[in-house]
Amino acid sequence: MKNIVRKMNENKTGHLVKDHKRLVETYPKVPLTVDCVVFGFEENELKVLLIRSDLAVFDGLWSLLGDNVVDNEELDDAAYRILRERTGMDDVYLDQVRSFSHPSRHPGGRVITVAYCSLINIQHHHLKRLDHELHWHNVQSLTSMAFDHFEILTYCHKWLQKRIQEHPLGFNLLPDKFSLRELQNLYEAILNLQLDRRNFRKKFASMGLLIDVNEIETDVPHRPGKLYKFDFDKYEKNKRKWIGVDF
Amino acid sequence: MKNIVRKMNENKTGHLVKDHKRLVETYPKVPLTVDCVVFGFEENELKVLLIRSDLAVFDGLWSLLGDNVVDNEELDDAAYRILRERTGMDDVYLDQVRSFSHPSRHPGGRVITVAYCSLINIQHHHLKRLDHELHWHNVQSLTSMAFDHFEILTYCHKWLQKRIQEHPLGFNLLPDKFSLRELQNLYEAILNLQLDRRNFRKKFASMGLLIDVNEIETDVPHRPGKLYKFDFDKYEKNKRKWIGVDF
DNA sequence: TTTCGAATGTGTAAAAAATACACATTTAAA
DNA sequence: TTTAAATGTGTATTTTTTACACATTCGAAA
Repeated sequence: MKNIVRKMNENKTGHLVKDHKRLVETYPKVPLTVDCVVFGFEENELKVLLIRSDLAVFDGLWSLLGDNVVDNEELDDAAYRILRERTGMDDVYLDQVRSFSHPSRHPGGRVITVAYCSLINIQHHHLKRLDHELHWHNVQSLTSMAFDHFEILTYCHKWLQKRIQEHPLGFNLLPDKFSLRELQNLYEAILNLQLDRRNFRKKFASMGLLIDVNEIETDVPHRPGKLYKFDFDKYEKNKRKWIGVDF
Repeated sequence: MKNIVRKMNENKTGHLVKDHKRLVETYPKVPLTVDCVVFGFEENELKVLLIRSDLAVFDGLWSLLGDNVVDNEELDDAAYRILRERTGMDDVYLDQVRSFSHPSRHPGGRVITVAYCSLINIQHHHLKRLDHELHWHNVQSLTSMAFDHFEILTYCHKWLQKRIQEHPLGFNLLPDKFSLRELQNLYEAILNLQLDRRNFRKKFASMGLLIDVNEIETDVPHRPGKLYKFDFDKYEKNKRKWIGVDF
């Protein structure tokens, strides 16, 4: 089998392979999964949606939402399928982050996984079953997880920290209408640092992507802030202006 | 098979799976490959190392350096193995970029691939066989390739354009000793734009990562420039200062 | 040996972006 | 009516980025 593979690439003979279907049948195959790091934002904390592991070796530990990639399924589709199954929705922000392939990352044998990062608005999402088995966890307070999922989570968190400074992704985590304070709390939670309020507001105001909805917060025990919504349309149209290369 | 997978994740019964080896054996498997986008720099042009496709359907087209991922092999190791086989070296810059999984990306059936980006110093690398079948191509002048490799190359090129503005990766593409003009030519070739000479030099001088080797260019038909080498040690030690998070 | 062509090496001014920082205003609650 | 707490706002400073020109050095050609 390996010889055929080598022949394909080295092409020592100069012959062209005509039966490429046959060739692919000889390829070694590996189990492949997709794991979704689903971030949410609630009570001024960055949360991640986890499911309790049902492997005995990981008794009590939590794991990311994952599943096998099935025949002829694109990785993105597998990730959307997982989200749909777990949260009931798939019209959410989703991006591939990277693959993890350490041979012993799964105790049952070699399983390669592709990590995805998803951002969802917790308020919007009526999770199918949010219970003892499926739960939102504070990202900061997690210390260990099943498989290599803590490593994956840490990686995706750093990835997100970098990403939200280049793209206005944060809005995916907020309700439709939000105050600037909520927006700042979100950024502070993700980046795990304090930001200057005036400079933060100035920055977002200058982007011109906030629509003043002429409403104010209710049920706050102090002066209520104005509410805005994010101009997704304008953002889509002018992406390149703000982000440079769409990447 | 799918039911078992589902059971694992949904854990309806509350039972913990003890035989995780057995469980993984039930996972669907897919053919998985690694493709390396090997960049080089020569004659002031960004080059990519390609091999002639030996599939009849791609007669005449070129493809990236790729191979199957074999049993228990990490993706990084597979990529290094490919580099070693093709270039005779594996102590080079290498980074995973992303996976490509369109079901029809390979005419022989569904094959998922993980793309890697590698940067090598063409002068250093005495390629095993650089001939009609294995060749350096000017990136700008390529328009089509076998499989989805043109898409992968384009993606990796953009990835590199972004990456070299955040990390001093360019040095991996240059000889040990280089002039500032060569360095600038490299950046201009990768970014495909013109840079201001004084600002460019100022920027790199201020990084403090260039060691003046007290030599000058030879064989240039004009005033020769000073030669420098890159301080890899200092860079490794102070990564965080320059890059922030090591990501 | 002189001259010419071509690229090197260098600094400053202007503009833009990021940062630091304080006070009057509004609302709910006491 | 007073108090507590958070909102809303502008300017000065620093840092970073950008634009821009001329004297110098060397090789090549006359």
